[in-house]
Amino acid sequence: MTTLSTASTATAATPDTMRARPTMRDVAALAGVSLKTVSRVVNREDGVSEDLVAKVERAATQLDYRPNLTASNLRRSDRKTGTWGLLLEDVANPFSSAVHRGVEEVARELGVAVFAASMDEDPERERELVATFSSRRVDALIIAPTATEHAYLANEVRNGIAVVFVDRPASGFDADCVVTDNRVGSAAATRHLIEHGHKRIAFIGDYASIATANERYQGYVDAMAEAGVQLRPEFVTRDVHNATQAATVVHALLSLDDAPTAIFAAQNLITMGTVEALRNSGAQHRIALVGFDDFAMANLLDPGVSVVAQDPRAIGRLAATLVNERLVHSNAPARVHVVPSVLIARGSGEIAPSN
Amino acid sequence: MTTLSTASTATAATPDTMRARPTMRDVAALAGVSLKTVSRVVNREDGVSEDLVAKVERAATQLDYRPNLTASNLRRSDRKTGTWGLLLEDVANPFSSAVHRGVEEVARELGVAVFAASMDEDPERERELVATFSSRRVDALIIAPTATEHAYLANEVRNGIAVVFVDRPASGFDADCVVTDNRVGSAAATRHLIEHGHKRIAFIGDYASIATANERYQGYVDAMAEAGVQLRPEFVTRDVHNATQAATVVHALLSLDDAPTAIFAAQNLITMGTVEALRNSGAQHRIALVGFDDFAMANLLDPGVSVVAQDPRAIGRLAATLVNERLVHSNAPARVHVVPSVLIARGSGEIAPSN
DNA sequence: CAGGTGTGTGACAACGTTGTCATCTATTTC
DNA sequence: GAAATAGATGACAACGTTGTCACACACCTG
Repeated sequence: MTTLSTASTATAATPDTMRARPTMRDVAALAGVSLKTVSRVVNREDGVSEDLVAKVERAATQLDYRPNLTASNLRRSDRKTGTWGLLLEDVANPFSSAVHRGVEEVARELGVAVFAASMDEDPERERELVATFSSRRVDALIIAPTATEHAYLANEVRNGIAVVFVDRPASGFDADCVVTDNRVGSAAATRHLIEHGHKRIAFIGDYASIATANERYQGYVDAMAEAGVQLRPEFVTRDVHNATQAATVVHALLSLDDAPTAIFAAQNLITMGTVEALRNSGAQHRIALVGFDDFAMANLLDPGVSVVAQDPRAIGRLAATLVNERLVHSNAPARVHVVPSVLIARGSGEIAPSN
Repeated sequence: MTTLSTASTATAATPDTMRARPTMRDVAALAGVSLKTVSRVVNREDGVSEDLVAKVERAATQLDYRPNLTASNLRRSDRKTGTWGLLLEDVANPFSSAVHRGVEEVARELGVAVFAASMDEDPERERELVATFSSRRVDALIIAPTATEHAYLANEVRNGIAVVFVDRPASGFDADCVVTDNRVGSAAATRHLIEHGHKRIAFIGDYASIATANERYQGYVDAMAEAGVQLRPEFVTRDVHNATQAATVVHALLSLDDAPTAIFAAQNLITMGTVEALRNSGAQHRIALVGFDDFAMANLLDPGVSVVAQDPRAIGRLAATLVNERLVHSNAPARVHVVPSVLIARGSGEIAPSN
């Protein structure tokens, strides 16, 4: 179903155009020096005379020689492969791929190659990937953990692999961890609405069983208390997990006698459902809205949607930096590192209360 | 600026809790068998008695033994590492990461691990990455090529690496290639507008120097000719590269005496600019619009934006499948493979002409 | 001029694994 | 009952590289 094909011109590499890959031995033979001298030139060790360096380099380029890093690593004493494994929920998900990008930026500077893979929330898949990567002798693993037990990683750490978690801390296993400041970010979002004159502010959040969702609720509570605004239970809805549910909640809120003038949507799908419901009610320019988590096109909607944005790229960069430090001196105690979120005002969060 | 840290409880792996990684020799010693027997058990070769298999497996798990794939590969005769390199424009870009996902799905089934990296349109970076991956002895490279010469890859192919291109064909080098059917997709988009009664259909496209942009223009021309609708030069704008430019073009089109009743926006940034301009003119429910390339939230806009969507995940899957075939029998001639696009109707493309 | 110092180069073993071949034991065959 | 066959196990070399050490030679120093 996916392939309609047009034949093209020339031919690809056939077996006969392929030769055995050149080794250091071949380069040495061509240059008329010993194996070890080639090794020295390739590794840029000094103490090799200029003309031999030149001869070796000429021979190497003539043969398209590429050092075999796997063989090199086998013999090397530091036993570092310059390879990391990155385990994400899904490489195609915007949050994950931004983390990936951040990790890559640091890895690139360090000359490290990164294996990336998706776990799709499947703990068994996670363990398989850890095993594969361990067999391939990655120096480090950066994991966005599934909601499961991670004690099994102790074996890998004993084997010398550095581990850092991103997005959520892992249970049953102590390691560095990089997370967004959910509580502070949510408080900032709520405070933003309060500063624009709102007192009747609704909260719509994800499952209370999710640690990060809980923290976001706490942030809302913090800001309301700080401003001396009393919480109204009828304005708080939790355990909302998708856009449709969120839309239903919003319609219910709007039909209250004393309806809220602002909404804090504590997760991006909830924000989208809220946007939809507000538009359907024609209330999008009357009810203020701040969402947690940025999403594409939020600025093209009408009004633009104000959000508290996480910085997944910074999370990736920090995780990569930590993992590298861990590899250099592995004895520091594990820490939780918090990456700040940013409030982006685009219009919806700056609407004044309507009564 | 990114780190506020809270100390956490226990300590991570200290050097003293680390031991040397167990090898087959260690497992053999513990199980009281020879090295080779362990190798046989690990590789699931048959001809080992049941009790020895059991003993070896017990010893292996007791030591947390992980086979060293790099050493194994060094010795193995087939000389395949089960590793691919994926070179994308940017791992965090939605198109790229969807390709990545597709590649991964196939790789997973084959037990292949994938190195992914971003080139950021930098040809030098591309060459560096190819060199690194070649040194790490990847079996194959899947490349979304930058606009540059790729003859240098011949060396790698001679060294036995399989190469497949995605998204665009590469110049100066002949290899399998997987692309979207830009011309057919654009014709379908244009035909869709014609079928809804439009004759005055504007085309807004990217730089004519981009091969894919050209194909999209050809598709528009095809469909117009097929319907016997004459092209009107004042309705065709090319070399538009961002949303702002597109918006300007749309405003100009709308102010024509005999303005178009429909627009085909041949690239996603152009589509977004068009959406913005139509809304600013209050014309979003009067002028029909079909875009090329899907984008997030297109369904949440008002009206929903009809698009011709590429299928980057299918592109990735097909590329991975081809690369695997290439590894199995490398002598087939190179081909260009075309992945069909899909028209998604969401409202904007189904508006009838207004006069 | 003997002895020391330094500098460039190479021989060889080893990294952890698998391919090859030899050995040993048990079983079958005439 | 001797010989052939099959099956299980292990000894050893080799994959491509680097660490260690030894050697050869030029240059000092007293």
